[in-house]
Amino acid sequence: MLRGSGLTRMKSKEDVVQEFRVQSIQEAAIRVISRKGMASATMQEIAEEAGVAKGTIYLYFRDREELVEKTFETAIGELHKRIDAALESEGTFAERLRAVITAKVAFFGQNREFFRLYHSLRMPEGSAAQQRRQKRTCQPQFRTRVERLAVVLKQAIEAGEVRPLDPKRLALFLIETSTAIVMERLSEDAPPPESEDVELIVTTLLHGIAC
Amino acid sequence: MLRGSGLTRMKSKEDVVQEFRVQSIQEAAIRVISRKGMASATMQEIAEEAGVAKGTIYLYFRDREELVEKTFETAIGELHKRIDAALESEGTFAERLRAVITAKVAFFGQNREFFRLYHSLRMPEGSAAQQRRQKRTCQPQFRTRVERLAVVLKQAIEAGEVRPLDPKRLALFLIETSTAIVMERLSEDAPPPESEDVELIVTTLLHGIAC
DNA sequence: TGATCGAATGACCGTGCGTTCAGCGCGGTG
DNA sequence: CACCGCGCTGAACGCACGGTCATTCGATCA
Repeated sequence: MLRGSGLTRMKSKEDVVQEFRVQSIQEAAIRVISRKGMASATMQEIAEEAGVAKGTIYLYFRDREELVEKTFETAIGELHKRIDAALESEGTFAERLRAVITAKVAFFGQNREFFRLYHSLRMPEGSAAQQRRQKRTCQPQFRTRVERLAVVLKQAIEAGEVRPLDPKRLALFLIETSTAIVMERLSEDAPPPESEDVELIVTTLLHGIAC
Repeated sequence: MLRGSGLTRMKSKEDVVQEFRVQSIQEAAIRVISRKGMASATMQEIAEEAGVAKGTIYLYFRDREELVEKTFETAIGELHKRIDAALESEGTFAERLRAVITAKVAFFGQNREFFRLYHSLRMPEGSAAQQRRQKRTCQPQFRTRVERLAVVLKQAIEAGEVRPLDPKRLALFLIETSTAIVMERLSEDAPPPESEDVELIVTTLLHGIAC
């Protein structure tokens, strides 16, 4: 993501400033979007939140669309890193599934307001062209995750740990199911402890798919 | 929903015209919102779609917000009627669960474009006040549905058909899970046959919660 | 220290929206 | 037939937004 240290070219002062600005603006954007929602977050308010003038944003992002896109990419990337880590941890399939779901519940819990917008990301509104554009940026990460889980599931099926079902569809099912509960938690004023919901999800799903 | 026939007061001509207008405008709103998304659906286009002038809409709805709210209320109401019907049908718990999920998958499939916005309903964006307002209109219907399912689940638990878990949370889990898959289907270009997904959901869930 | 530069600014512009309201035409009435 | 009332119209309005660019001014360098 950072510029290559490949050949000499140490990070100049300008680069540092530039990186700092980009980051501040993105962080401001996340805060404002969390407060106001995607559609009502204005460039003016994001600028104020970042402590710069509106025009300054346009020095670092082509237009509003690019700012929003890049910002979400950054934020979602972190979630996916954690899920991947959990998915590739040691242990039986059951243990790994529990790790993934625990990670997911925890991460969403830490970024409540922001992730209330998760679905508007995955199911964008707006013109057809806009939809396709947004889909291109979000879907690949998501699909990758589904496919990794599918691989793990296939192994588990071959090992006799899981009933023989279509691994890809099953992976989707598991991910969507946990996402749904996690989203529901975000809209509850006082959700039950994370561990309780994790337990409900994990045990139900394991019973549901186990041999 | 219609005015009471309680005491005489037959439907006057004006009432008929009024109802017709309200309905046309709402139907137009659904079509335009389906095409353009919630934020990009303009009053102008809704008016054109309904075959009336923009000003006419304001004779029947206070403002844009009221139009959107009432429209969604109408549309979601239909879905809930069908789910209730399935929930109260005859048969074992397993049969009723299958009926509910079949109904849900089918109904979403019939209104694909519109229900892509389902989540922006349940998790509204915009100012905090707007969020609370929208929540008040949508949540009750939803909560009612969860509670009805919880009752059925409780019976099934007492009958020994289902493992002893918190019925309310379990109801939420089942509903959210099926919603998630249904939503996923909406974003797929070529989803598998409805029956396949229904089968996956039903069997997995039943295995997951059965004694 | 004065010259130079370019990052940052914010007043400004065009656009497109929701909302209004003065007036139009048409069906009913005397 | 002349009149009236009312549902409907759509041009016009005000506003808030995204995006621009002439101007400012602190850092840098000879």
